[in-house]
Amino acid sequence: MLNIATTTAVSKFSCPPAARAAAAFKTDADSPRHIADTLKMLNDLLAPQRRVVHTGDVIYQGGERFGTLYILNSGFFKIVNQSADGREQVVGLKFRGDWLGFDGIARGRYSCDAIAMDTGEVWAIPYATLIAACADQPSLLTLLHEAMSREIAHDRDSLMSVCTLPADARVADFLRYWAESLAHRGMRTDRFTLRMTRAEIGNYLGMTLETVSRALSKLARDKVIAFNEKGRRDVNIPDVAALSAFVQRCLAPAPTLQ
Amino acid sequence: MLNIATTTAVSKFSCPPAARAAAAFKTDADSPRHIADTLKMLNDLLAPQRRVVHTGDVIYQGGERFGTLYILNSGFFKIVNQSADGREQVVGLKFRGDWLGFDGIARGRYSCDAIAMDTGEVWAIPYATLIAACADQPSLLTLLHEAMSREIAHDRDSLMSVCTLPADARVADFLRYWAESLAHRGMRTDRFTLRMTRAEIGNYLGMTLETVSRALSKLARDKVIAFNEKGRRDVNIPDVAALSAFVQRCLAPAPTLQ
DNA sequence: CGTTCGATTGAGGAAGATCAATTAATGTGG
DNA sequence: CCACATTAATTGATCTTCCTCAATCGAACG
Repeated sequence: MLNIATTTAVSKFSCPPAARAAAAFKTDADSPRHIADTLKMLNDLLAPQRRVVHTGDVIYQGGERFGTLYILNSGFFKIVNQSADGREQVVGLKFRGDWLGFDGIARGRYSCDAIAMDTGEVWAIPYATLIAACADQPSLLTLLHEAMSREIAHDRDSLMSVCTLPADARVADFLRYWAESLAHRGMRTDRFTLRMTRAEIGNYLGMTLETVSRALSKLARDKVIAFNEKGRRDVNIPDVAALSAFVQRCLAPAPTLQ
Repeated sequence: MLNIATTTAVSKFSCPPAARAAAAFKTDADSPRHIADTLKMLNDLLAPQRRVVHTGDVIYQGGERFGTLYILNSGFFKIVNQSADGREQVVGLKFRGDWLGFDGIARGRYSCDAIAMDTGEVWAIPYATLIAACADQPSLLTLLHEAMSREIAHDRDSLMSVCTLPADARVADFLRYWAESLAHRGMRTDRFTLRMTRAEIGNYLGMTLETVSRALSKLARDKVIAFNEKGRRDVNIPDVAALSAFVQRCLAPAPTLQ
C-alpha cells in the first residue's frame, strides 16, 4: 500500500474536515447539454476546420511548433508525455468536448503527443484566430479559461489517485472516471468498451499490465464489474457507485469489525 | 521498481526517438529577467493588492468561492488537494512569479488549498479585473495563458515522475526541480533550505517519510548532495547535473558491464 | 490455419511500507 | 540559561504489495 496515513503530517495548517463539507463541492454538476452547447458555439463563431481521425493518428507531437488548439467533437484521444531519456507516460485521456494542445502555449511547442484511440472528428482552431475572436466575444474567453482550469484541476486529481490509492483502488477509480466521463456526455455508462490495452491503462495508472489485469479480475470476482461476452475489453458497470464503494473499501485497512 | 519497461507497449504509434531530438525542446530557456519583467508589468497595469503572508497562512481553501487569482511575489507556497474521503495530497509547489488559483475558474470554487511555507508577499488580482484589463492589453492575456499552459505542462511532468521513477530517483528529481526553480529566479542553487518536512516531501512524491529520509541519506553518501552543518533541512548541491545523472543511474537497471 | 498480439494467471523476488527505537532539533516554562 | 517536552529525522527489522518472469489461452488477422 501507499502512503495513506500521512494525513496528520500534512494537515497541520488546514481546517478540520467538517468545515468544508467533505469536499463535496468537487461533484461535477455539468450537464451533457453544456458540452453540446459549447461545441455549437465554437462551431458557429469560429467555423473550425474539421478533420476525421482514425485509431493511431497523431494530431500533434511533442516538439512540434505550436499554433493551433483542437476540440474533440467525437472519438477518444490519449495524451502521451515523453521524457528526454525516453520514458513514456500517458498523462491524459480526452473525450468529446475536450480541448487538446494547451500545453503548447507556454513554450510555443507542444510538449506531448495527442494520439487518436478511435475513429473521431477534431476541430482545429488556430490559436491566433481564437484570441482574435475572444476580443469580440467574451464568452469565448470564459469558455477557454474554464477548459484550461478544468484540465489543471483534473491533473491534480490524477496525481492524487496515483499517490494515495493502492493498485486495485486505482483501477476502480479509473473505471469510475471513465464511466462518469461518458455519463457526463449523455452516453450509456452501464456497458462500454475500453479502448486501451492493459499496458496503456497500466502506464496511465503507474502500474504494470499484469497488475491491471489482476485488479480487473478481482473487480469482476467481487461483482463490481462484469466482462461482456464480446471480449475482455468490453466492461459492464451495473452501478457506478459500487466502484466508489470499492475504492473506499481498499482504503479502510481493517474491516473495522470491532 | 515501477513500470519502466512499458515503452514498447505505448510507443506503438509514436515516431522513432531520434525524430524528436530526445525531447530536448523541454529545456526551459526562460531567463530570471523574464519573471521580474512579468511582475513589473502586472504591478504597473493592475496595481494588485499586496498581502504579506507567514508560514501556515492559507490564501484560499478548497470549496471557497473563486474570485481572485494570486501572484507570488516572494516566499513559497504548497498547493494541497483534498479528496471527499479525506485523503490529502500536495499537488504543487509555487515560487516567485507563479500564479495561484487557476483551479478555481472552472467551477467557481477553488478546488485546492494554497498554504504559505515561508514569509512572503502575494498580489491579489480579481479575476474580473484581470479579464477587463486583458481587453486593452493583449500581452496580459498572453501572459495569463502562458502561465496556465506552463502549469498544465508541469503537472504532466509530475505525473510522469511519480509513475516512472523509483523512489531514490524521484527524490533526486525533486531536488533538481527545486534547484532549477531557484536558478530560474536568479537565486543561488548550490545551497538552500528545504522548507518542507520529510512527510510533506514524501506526500508530494508519493512515498513515506522514511523512504525520503533514506533516499536523501543515499544521495549524501553518494556525494550528490551534502547536508549543511546547520541542520538536515539545509542542502548543498554542488552540481545540479549530478542529480540528473543520479536519476539516469537509477533508471539503468544493470550497470551494463558487459 | 498458423502467426501475432493481448490478456490471464501463477510463482518468486524486490522495492518500499510499516513498525519501532534512537537521536537530533525546536520550543517552553522555570 | 537550563531541564523538559515536543516534534522532526534517522536507521534498522520485518512484512506487504506489486513487479518480474514465465507459461497458457484467446482473439484478431493475414
